[in-house]
Amino acid sequence: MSPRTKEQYAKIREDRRELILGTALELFAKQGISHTTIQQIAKKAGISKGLIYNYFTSKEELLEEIIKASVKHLYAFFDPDHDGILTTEEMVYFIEQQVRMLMLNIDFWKFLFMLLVQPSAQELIRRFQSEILSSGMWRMIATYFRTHNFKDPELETWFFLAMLDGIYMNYVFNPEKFPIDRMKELIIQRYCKP
Amino acid sequence: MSPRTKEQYAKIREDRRELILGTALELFAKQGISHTTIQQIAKKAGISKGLIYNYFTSKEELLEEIIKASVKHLYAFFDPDHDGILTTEEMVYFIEQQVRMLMLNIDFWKFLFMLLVQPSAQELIRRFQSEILSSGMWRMIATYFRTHNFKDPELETWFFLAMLDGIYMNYVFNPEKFPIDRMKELIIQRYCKP
Amino acid sequence: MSPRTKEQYAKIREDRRELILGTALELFAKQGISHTTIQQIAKKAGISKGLIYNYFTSKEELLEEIIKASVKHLYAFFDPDHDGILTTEEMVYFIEQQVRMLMLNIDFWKFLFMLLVQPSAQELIRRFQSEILSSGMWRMIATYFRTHNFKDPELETWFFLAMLDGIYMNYVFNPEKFPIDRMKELIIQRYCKP
Amino acid sequence: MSPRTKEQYAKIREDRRELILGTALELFAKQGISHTTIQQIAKKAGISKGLIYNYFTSKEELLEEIIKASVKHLYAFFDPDHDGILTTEEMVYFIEQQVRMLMLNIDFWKFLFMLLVQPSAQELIRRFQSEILSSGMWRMIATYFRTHNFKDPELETWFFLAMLDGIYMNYVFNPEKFPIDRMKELIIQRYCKP
DNA sequence: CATGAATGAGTATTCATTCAT
DNA sequence: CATGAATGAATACTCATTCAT
Repeated sequence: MSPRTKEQYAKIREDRRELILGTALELFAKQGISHTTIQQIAKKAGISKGLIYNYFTSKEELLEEIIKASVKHLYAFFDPDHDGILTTEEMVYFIEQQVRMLMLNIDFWKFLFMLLVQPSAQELIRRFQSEILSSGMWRMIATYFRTHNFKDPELETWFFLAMLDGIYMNYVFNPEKFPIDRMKELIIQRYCKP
Repeated sequence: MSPRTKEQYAKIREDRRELILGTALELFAKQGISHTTIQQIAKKAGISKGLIYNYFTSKEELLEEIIKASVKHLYAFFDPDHDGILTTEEMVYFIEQQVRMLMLNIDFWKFLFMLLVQPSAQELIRRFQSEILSSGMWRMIATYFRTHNFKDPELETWFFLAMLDGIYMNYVFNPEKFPIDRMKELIIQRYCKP
Repeated sequence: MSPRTKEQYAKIREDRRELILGTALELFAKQGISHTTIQQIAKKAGISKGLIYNYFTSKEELLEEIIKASVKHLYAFFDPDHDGILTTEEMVYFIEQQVRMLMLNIDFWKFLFMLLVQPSAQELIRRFQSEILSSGMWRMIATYFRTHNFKDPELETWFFLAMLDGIYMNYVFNPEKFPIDRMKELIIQRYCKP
Repeated sequence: MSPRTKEQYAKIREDRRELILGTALELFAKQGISHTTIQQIAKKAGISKGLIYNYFTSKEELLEEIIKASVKHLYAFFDPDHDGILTTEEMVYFIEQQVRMLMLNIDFWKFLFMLLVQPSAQELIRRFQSEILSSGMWRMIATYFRTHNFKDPELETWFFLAMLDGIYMNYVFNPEKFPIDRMKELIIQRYCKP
């Protein structure tokens, strides 16, 4: 008879929020952002249309929140606890970790590529891009190449990251055919055992 | 003011068709496919909405025709007239040519990436992908690697093409910052002057 | 912490009821009736949405109850305790009282004008209008004019009340500029000191 | 077979525009602004929902255009071609004209009162109010009272206009009972034959 | 051939109201 | 008594497509 406690409500809200974000990500990745309707998200999540608006003010905001969550997710992928300087072993681990996460999060990566290509989200992307990727990851890789005597470390970093993008993209949009495991070995071979 | 000949009419039709295709490609690349309306295409092309339906039965068909034209275009990029076997010099030329065409056709490449990511166009893509890329280009590159004694030519081909994708993508969506010219030199260095 | 008595409960209910009615009136006046949501009323009153439905079965009923309370309020404004016949002095007092109440209850009057204009509330209005205005006030004023030898007392009454409406309206929707005090003097001058 | 001429299209557009504006005004006046749906306007006008958006970008804009047209309309009511100075005769004519237009345009006036009361339109109102009413009409009336030796011409103007508002309002919302004709005579008597 | 007015199915969004706790 | 999550009907608005001229 008495109302739920604040904690119970908070739990419900958090759970629902996660559910909606997850369902939306999945459908966005599978069908494209503008081809996914709020209705579909609601149906797939087993809730009503209206409820989504109880958690997000608009489809736009829902998208932004997915991006935010994605960036967080992405951030958690690399440089968890060390100083930003990669040893050779750590580089190996980094690459293996990247590929592992790639394989586990195909939807997520599909979504990220989609976003990159979505002109309407370009601005958002750019914001996060410079904030996250450019700073942490970029610097880390560049330092690795510098300390490992690559000829032009900065250019090598551009190359390395672009190459990774290409491989991710090929895998994500052609997962059955693309030889991701052998590719991983090739990359490790080439960058960690010169 | 004599009535036009059949040939003149055909020419007019063909010109209009090209105009519509080109305008649509441009807008698709700039704004995304589903964010571009028939209205906008018509306005930018300086014609009426109705006329577009005189040339294409639907937006869907318009899209398909752009894809077909794009594939043709893509096809024209490489190996125009030789036997499908690349010498080292030809590989250099190939790479330079690719980059040149990339820089001249940013809209076109943006559109291609968009398409790749657009789930609704996925099957179209797949059809052309296996038809074109797999056959001509793939084989040509693979042969190059085989004849130049790369360790695992097939894997190297996957790598090479994925890497190119990544570089194209990075350039197309970040053309001011991405060092495309130095990147070209790096690739030539690495693949043609081992 | 002994359980509350029935009277205490009744008091609480009555207070809550007043709170809701007052808050709703305020918001209705400020934002318009259909632009005010139950949510907003609840928030401003510091209670939950659901609770409002514990006191009123619908927004519609809430509105009706506000109208009823308003009419009561309106009723209390004039002729508190005398016989319905106005002396000149009482007329002065009546006018002064009216203006005083107007200035103290801008929200209330705004709401009344809103209601008058709201077609959905029209029938409610009409009911109360004939019930209240027509009877008590109308007759009182008409009698005043008759006993003070105005030429056409009935027409004068219509005029007088319409004029008051106009002045109220102008003041309520333009309170900074409208010279309500001087207007009051003018009216008194004109109707009580001929 | 050939398309319509520019003029034909312009005519169609103008006609449709008028039709939509008129229908909307009528329904707004009858049902209230927020209780009138685009659907209803379309149905009553005998056209489709979508067409309305071919002429107005939003319900909001439709409302604004009605207001603009209304203000124009209102403007045309008084002082068409003279110098802004009213003789007694002209004042009589002005009052008669006002009442005549009032009776012919009940919907229009209902709509104006609605607007006055609609908080969301307040800003728009204020803009036009100072622009039109304050300038032309206000000055004209004030001058009349000054030149006819009324004691406090400015206050008298406020009074006169507020009184007119009240009378209009009473007539518009109670047209069967309110004695508008006799009221007109009373006003003329009082202000033109002192 | 060409035009743009017109349609209507589809989508995002709002909000009164219900109900489990 | 009280809470706020949940529902769904209602509504504004978009846009591919049709068609009379």
